[in-house]
Amino acid sequence: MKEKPYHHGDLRNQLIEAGIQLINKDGIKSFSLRKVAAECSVSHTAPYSHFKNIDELIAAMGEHVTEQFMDTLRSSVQGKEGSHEAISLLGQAYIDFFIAHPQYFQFLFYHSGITIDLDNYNSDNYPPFALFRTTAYQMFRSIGLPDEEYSHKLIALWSMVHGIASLLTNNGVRYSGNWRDIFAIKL
Amino acid sequence: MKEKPYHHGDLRNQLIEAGIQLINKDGIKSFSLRKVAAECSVSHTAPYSHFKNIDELIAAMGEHVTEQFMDTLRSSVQGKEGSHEAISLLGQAYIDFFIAHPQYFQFLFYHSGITIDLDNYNSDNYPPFALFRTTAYQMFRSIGLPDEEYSHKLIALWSMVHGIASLLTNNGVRYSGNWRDIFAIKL
DNA sequence: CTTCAATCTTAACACTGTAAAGATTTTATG
DNA sequence: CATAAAATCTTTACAGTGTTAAGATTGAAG
Repeated sequence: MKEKPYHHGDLRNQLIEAGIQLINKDGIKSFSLRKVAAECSVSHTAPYSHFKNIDELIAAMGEHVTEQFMDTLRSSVQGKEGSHEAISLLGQAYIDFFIAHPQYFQFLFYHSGITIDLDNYNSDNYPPFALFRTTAYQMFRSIGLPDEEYSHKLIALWSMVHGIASLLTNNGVRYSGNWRDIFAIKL
Repeated sequence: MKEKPYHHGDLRNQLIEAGIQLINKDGIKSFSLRKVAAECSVSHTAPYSHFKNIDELIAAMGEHVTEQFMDTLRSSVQGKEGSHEAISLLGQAYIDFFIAHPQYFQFLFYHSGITIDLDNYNSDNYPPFALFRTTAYQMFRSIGLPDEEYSHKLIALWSMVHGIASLLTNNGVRYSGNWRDIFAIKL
């Protein structure tokens, strides 16, 4: 019902696509509902038939980008699950994704909608972290790390990878070396 | 000349102060030049006598907050320079600062004005990183770390601390443990 | 065919940043 | 001191923003 409207084709999906394209071009700062509507050749209030407000559109765009992100992450460790280098490959893929799409970091984390509870293993709604965690745990087990060190090591690795992505895109950090060497020293 | 105007007292400084207060209250998203002007009981175009545009005001606010940030960081290692725990204290202070001011992370790194070149030791314009680097190097030297490992270890530590601050404030990560335990496992 | 709900447009409102022109006051100049 | 110049602030105006309300158009259901 929401998927196949009548008049314009399927405006909802087209708005999401055009919105993401606009993010990639100019970033979140100059994002505008009216620009997206114009890009779809539609009046500037038409989006309100599909989204309650601009935040809902951005949220839908975010889900779409996150899925794309997850596909990249999954394929980076495909066939190597449980191997020693899996977590290293995953970390590099995490960083590479944001290097390839410089606007996505600011965009994805612009809203604090994401919540990750590190104290509770079953309560995160951020899929990339869930994948990162399971991959890390497999590696910890394979190297015989004591269980009580799992949580500390996981957070250290995760914040380092996420921090590098933040520094490279949100901030203007430049580094010509290989990032994998950086977080590999901790494995 | 810019410091002591005639009419309103010193509007420039008052705009910066009111702006920072507004950031602390509502965050960067709902920040507005006109609100700041109104808070200073002045017409909404008066700021243009002191700042070329809204970005220049925000930049001035950012410098002010960064100075405040630096004071906190410096006092956290005062008298303990060169000690083994200095870098740990500094990292914790770095994180605590953004916990105490949840809006500052998004605010400080909203503009990509900051540039840090990890390949060139003398070309960063982000004072907190300079302090972090010298403190880390002192520690590396004191534990007899080989020189060629300095750069890797520095980046690993720095991105981890910065990443934790990002996760805690920009994103909705919750963790009841002690963060110092996390990045202490790497020293 | 008629009814109804979903979708889209037009019009309007409050808010935003910014530019232009003019008024006011401090500072500099003769 | 008087006058000119510069700095500061106000008023007015304009284009752009998100959002709401009312009405038009169209697809599907009865």
